[in-house]
Amino acid sequence: MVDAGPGWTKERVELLKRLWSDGRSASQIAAEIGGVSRNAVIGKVHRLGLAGRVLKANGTAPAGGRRARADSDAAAPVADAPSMLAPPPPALALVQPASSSATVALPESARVTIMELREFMCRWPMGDPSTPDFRFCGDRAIAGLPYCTHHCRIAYQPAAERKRERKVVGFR
DNA sequence: CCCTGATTCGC
DNA sequence: GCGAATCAGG
Repeated sequence: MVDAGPGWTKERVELLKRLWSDGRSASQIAAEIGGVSRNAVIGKVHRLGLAGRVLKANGTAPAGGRRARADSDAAAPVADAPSMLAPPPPALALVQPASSSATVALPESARVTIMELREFMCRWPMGDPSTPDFRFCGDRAIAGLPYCTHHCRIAYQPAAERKRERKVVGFR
């Protein structure tokens, strides 16, 4: 694996198809295939006609891309799509029983206070919100999502997997 | 800040 | 056909 074979061989194309239909992001696929950029993956996906995974029912994204210098572009008004794909509410149980663990020196890691929290930081709550030692994860959040990869896995478990076995979700 | 896919166009 | 550049958006 990890061959640097240039060009889209059948193997690479099939791998691309499999990963794409599997829901992997373009950058992940690019990293996995190796030797190609994220844009290369996206471009290939489009040429293969696999695009439109999350395409709105109507006109594609009016995203300009690299528009012509001064090309007469007829910007067609696009009706905004209804809010679909609502992520399952993580049901944040902020009230965590203090239990007996009064210790918890809060090592550090990358925890931040609400003041230090930025848009790209993981907002996973840690600790008791009613105490001063309450922090957020603060790790780099996935684009467009409120949590880092680790906590996204916990918060957005696939329905099947969640049904099969509920993992113990504890704030630490 | 980081990421996502979509699009265009020079090669 | 390929993919960097660029875009719009989360």
